[in-house]
Order: sequence, then C-alpha cells, then structure tokens
Amino acid sequence: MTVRTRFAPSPTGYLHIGGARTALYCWLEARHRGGEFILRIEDTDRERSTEAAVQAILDGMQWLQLGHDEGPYYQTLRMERYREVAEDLVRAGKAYYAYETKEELEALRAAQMAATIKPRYNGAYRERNEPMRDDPNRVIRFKNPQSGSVVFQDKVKGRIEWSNEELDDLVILRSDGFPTYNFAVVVDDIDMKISDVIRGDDHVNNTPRQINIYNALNATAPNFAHLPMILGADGQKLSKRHGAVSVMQYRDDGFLPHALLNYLVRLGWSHGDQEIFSREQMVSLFDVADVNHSAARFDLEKLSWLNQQYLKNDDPETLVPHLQFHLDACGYDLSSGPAPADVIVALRERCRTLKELAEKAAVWYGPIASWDDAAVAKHLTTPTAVPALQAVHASLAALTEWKVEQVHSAIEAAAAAIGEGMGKVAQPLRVAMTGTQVSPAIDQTVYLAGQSRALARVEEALRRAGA
RNA sequence: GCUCCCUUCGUCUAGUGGCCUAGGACAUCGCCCUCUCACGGCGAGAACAGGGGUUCGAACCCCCUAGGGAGCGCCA
Repeated sequence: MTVRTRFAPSPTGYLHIGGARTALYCWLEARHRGGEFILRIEDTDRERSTEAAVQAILDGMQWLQLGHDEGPYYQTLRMERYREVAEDLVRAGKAYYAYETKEELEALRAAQMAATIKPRYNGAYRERNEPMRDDPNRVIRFKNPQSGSVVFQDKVKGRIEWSNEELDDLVILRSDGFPTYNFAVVVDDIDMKISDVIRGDDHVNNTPRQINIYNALNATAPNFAHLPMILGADGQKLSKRHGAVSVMQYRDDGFLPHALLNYLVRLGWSHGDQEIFSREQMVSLFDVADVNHSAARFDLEKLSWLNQQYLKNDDPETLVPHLQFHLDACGYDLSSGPAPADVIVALRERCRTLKELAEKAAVWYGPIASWDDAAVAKHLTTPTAVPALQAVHASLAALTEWKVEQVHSAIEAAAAAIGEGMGKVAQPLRVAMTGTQVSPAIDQTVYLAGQSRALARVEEALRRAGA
C-alpha cells in the first residue's frame, strides 16, 4: 500500500509555526517512504474560513517549498458526499436524526457541569428512530458504541486506550447540512486513501471517536501520529496574541526558508547530535516514529544561529534571490553599488538575518546616513588621522585597477608611508567609509564603496577632521 | 470536575538497565585570533521534577505525588 499523508489546515488564519512543522513532518514522512503528500483545505467552518487565509496558507507552503502531490482539495466542494455518507449511516442504523435546539443542549451541558459530571449528549433520540422531517434543528448524530474501549497504537505516543463510556453520540451532520470536523476528516481520509494521519496532539482526544466512525463505515483506520505542540519562548501556548506569527513573517524578518525548516525539524526530532540537515538528509533520516513526546519551546536565538550557518555556507549566488526581497524593502538603487553577491560575502559573518544584511549594506548604495560622534572623536581627531587619511587617499587615487587585493595593498602602503600600523589607518578610514567604527574588513569595505565614492568619503572625512 | 497526554542543563536535545563522575547544540561567561565588529578555535558554569519500589546495578522498568498541557461544541 502506498504511503499517503495529508496536511489539512483550516483556513481561519495564516500558516503559523506549528502548522508549518506539521506540514513539514507530513511531507517528510511521505517523501521518506516514497509516498504521496496531499493538501486538503478544511473549510467547513463558514463563520471563520476566508479566501485570504487559503491564499496565505498556499503562500506559506510555497515559500517553504513543501510541494504537494495532490490537491488542494476543498471540503466545501464535497458537501454532497458527506451528506450521502451520513444518510447511509442512518439507513444502516448507525446514526440517527436528533432535534434538540441549541438552547436545550446548552442547558443539558450546564446541568451536567453543575453536577460535576463530564458533559455529554444524553442520547435522547438514540433509540427513537425518528424519521427525517423538516426542522431547523435537525442534525444527524453518530451512534457511538456504549461499551468496550478503543485502542490504537499512536506512532509517537504509543498505545492509547479510550473507554467508549467517555464518548457520546456526536453530531456528524449539522442542521445547516455541513459536516462536523470529526466526520468530514474520516470521510475524506477514507476517500483520499490516507495511510498515515500526522497532526497536532490536540487531536488525540478526537481519535477514538474517529476510529469508531471508521469502524461504522467498515473502513480500516489509518496509522496515527500525534505531534506534541510548539510553545512560545515563554512556555505559553502560541496564539494570535501570543507570538503565533505567520511563517511569512519569518521571511520578512530575514530568515531563509530552509533555515526555518531545519530549525523546525529539530524541534521534536533529532538524529544523534546532528544540527544541520540538508533537505535530502531530512528526507532520508526522518521517521515520524522518532518524534519526541513532549512539547517544545520556540527559540528565536537558535533559529537565528541556524540562519547564519546557511548564510555563511551557501553559495552567495543562491542567496541573492532571497536577499532581493530585503534589498527592495530598503529601497536601494542597485546600479549605484556593488553586486548583491559581493555584499553577501562581505557581511554574512556578521549578520544573522538577510534583513540585517540588507540594512548594513546601506553604506554602499547611498550616502552615509549619519556620523557617529564617538567614532569621529575617537578616530578622526587623533594626531595620525589626517596624515593617515591623506596617505591612503593618495594611494587609493593612484590605483588603476579596483580590486580587493589592490585596495588592500594601497592601505598597507599608506600605513607604511606614515610609519604606523594597520590600525592607525584602518580605523580612521573605516569611519570615513561608514561614519561608524564598525564594518567588515577595511579592504572589503573600501572596495565595495567603489573608487570614486571611496575617495569622496576620505575627502569628506578630512574636512571633518579639520584638515 | 472527568478523560487522555507530557516531565534530562535557561532552551532544543542524546540517552531504550552497566559504555553516564549524563554527551552535543543554542544562549551565557572567560581566553586566543585580530584593522573594528564578527567568524573561528579553546575552555568554564549549567540538567535526569519529587518520593517509593524492582534489580547486583536505574535517567532508562513499575507505582504514587507534584507540576504542565490537551479535550469534554451543530470549531477545527
């Protein structure tokens, strides 16, 4: 039997970190076992589902390069199917019509809570065999077994047993004709031949109910794997107002999609002491059965470190398309400065994100935004500052070939000419180039500025130094 | 309240009865490298939730307690 996994988000918001990891694990499991990955949009909640959210999820998947082999399927396009299956169950005596109003059900629940017993539907219509009749409150409820227990072997949690006495007769078809979640997933997973259901562990509680529905439908239940959740850095559950940001926000913040995926795959799963995984390695090494049992916290520091690892080690050219987004955001005129790939090489050891990298590149694409007073005071007012700057201006101006090596030699020559060490020339020059005392290696910094811009800045610095 | 799940350094984790005086990574601190900042190198501090068992021996097995989480919808 071919392995088929699915990622089935409900379009009530963007794709967040937890969803992204679930999608990744589903994708990985399918790839690892040579199977297929299906995308399904669970949009039966008419109140909260939106078109924009569907697009946001698709965009997120696209950015992460988690391609699906089938779908996306939309549950709202399968309404007929759910109704048909639900009615079949009624005919088979495995489900029944019930007509309570929402208020009655609410009252029942309140009474049970007050009596401190577990709130459950009391099965009032279970044995009545009421025919289908027009009634705004008509729903179809599933006849859950009343004794015995459901046992399943979860691929990450292990054996889980659930007494049927804990379960009640859940609604499978609402009064508006829409299916409920527990019913729609089962019908879909059967129809779509899903072999492995991988989802968040907030669904563990639903699994016994779903298995009973599989049984009623004479279908074999798939394998289940329930993933522990991802908590915010403070250990609290992620929610809209609590750090659950869209994966696209990570792009905007300067992270590489692969770095995010690498971070996510290690959150709850590991392979010995290995931290860095290429896509190929993830696919060949990942096994959902190796996923941890407990929740993990999201740590931005480690994600940042990983991101820099990729920044430092990837081919600069492959990074350029990702950097482009941030270069555009900064509004640079790229024709007025160095090639992005050169900028990456110069800055990647001092930046953890692409955003940071793009921002630090400003000095090579436009004028110096502001002069740091402390930098000026410390490096442009020393006795050696003016002679150093004059010497370096002369040697830089004399260059007929503008390459890093030549620039480097010119700076060394200037230092030798005034009888001082590199530091005495490099620091004033650095302030001249950037207005600050921090930048990449001085030869790189000068080289990337370009000859005319570099000379103009040395002249400006000399003026500021009072020469 | 009831049911189910979880518990190793601050964080992510290795560990499946002896290899553990518990390993790695991020973060932190120190030293080295050095034209600044970084990168890199070296080093330090830092954990088996608690209590009972089982066993010659327990981070690993069992029980209890505590703490955390999820669910108990005509939401997904």
